[in-house]
Amino acid sequence: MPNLRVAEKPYHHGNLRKALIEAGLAVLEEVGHAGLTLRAVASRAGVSHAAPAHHFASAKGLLTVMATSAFARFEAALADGRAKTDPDPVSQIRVMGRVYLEFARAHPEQFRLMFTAAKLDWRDAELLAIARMTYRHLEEIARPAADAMGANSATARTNVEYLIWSVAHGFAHLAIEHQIPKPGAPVPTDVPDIGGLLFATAHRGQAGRVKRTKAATVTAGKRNLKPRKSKAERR
Amino acid sequence: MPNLRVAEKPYHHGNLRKALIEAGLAVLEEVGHAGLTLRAVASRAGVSHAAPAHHFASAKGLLTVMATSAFARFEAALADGRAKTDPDPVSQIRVMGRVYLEFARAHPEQFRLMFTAAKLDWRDAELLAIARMTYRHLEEIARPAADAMGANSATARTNVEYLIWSVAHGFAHLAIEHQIPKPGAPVPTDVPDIGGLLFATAHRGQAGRVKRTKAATVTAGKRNLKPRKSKAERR
DNA sequence: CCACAAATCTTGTCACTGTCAAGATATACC
DNA sequence: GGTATATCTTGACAGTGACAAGATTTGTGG
Repeated sequence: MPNLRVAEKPYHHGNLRKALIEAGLAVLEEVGHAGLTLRAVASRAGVSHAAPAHHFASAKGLLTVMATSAFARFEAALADGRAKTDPDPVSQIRVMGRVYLEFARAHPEQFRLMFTAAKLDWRDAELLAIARMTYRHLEEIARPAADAMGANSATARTNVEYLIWSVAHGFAHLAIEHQIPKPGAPVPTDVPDIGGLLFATAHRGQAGRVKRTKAATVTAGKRNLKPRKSKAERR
Repeated sequence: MPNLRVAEKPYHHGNLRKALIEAGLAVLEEVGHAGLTLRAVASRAGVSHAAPAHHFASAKGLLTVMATSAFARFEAALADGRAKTDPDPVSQIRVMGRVYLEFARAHPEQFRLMFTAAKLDWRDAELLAIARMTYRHLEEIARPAADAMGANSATARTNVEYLIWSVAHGFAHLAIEHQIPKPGAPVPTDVPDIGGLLFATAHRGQAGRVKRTKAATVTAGKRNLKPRKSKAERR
């Protein structure tokens, strides 16, 4: 007799994969990284402890999809914030800092997951795609500053991107790891205004002396993949 | 018969606490965070799996001391680098960036441990002391830049400290988590030159418009402590 | 319409983890 | 020199991710 009523725990969940991702994010938000176990996620989704193995090759597989989901929300917040902000270059840099800090403070566990390479499979196409999409915002935001400073080459522009990114990321990371504020200081509400600083320098007609880098090649990663047996074949 | 020969595994280790710290750092360097278990550390130190409990209340206790040790080496590297560098403000800011990035790349696991609040007991006096000592370098390094920009108040000076710290920390963190370099770009050798940028702006006679913050109060922590029973009483 | 293959989920098990309890051994102090 | 105390070991426990094998449902070809 096939199950027609959904409320009576059918043997097959329906869309367990999606449910596990949502359960994982919920567990992460509620009990934090330490309590995020495959068994807790399975339990929350109402399935047995081994069920996740049929949808994710390993814990890393689930974490990778969760991080992809987190990146998607971050990118959406960034796009939304930019759209609602004056297109002025300095304002755009500021809003990126604000969105970065707000996201990190609102979802510190997701933020840590997004930037913990060892827990994720960075060969994953979807994760790479959303990360690339997010970086494109940075490229757009940094471009006017780079131009104003006379940063013509791709390398010089990349350096401006790294600078703006480092300020926002470093400040947000130090904030959620309780390094900022320093003892006795008030809790800051905004990321340092690197945009104002860049354009203050640029208006002086100063050439692009933001940074100096030196060659070397890019590296690649290597991680596990594929679920169990000949069964489901995603991550 | 008391043991006089050291080589024959005496029942009492002699200085197990120190040995466990060194073993812990060695395991961390060799097999990484995932392989850093109390049992692996105990095994490496040549003692049973429960021996560490007599010197550290929990795994967090050992990690806290390991992080303290890591901070001490970082502070030493920073002090050494500064001493060997031109006292010029811009040079001092640059050397801090270089030391920061070099330490993070040479000891990424220790770097992550130092900045993972949830794994450490930040009420620990020794950890707080060495962190404070390290921060003092930042205060000294940032002071000339703050002065040059007309940052008179304590808050304004702190903002300059945060800016310089954020650039170094953010860049180093993004680098060890494989976010920098972006795909296809060369591996950078230096942190963005925020010092040059700060003084380029300052020379223009620009007032301190580095950042804007807004009040709020500081928060505190709460963690476990004390080893087992009435035995050893450290961490 | 129905057998059979594939997909989905469960139960059971394994080695490993941190922590605790209790006992064994060496040291120190009176 | 004997006894309290510090130090370390053995043993056990619940909880973990992963694997194996079986149960249930779905889907598809004949």
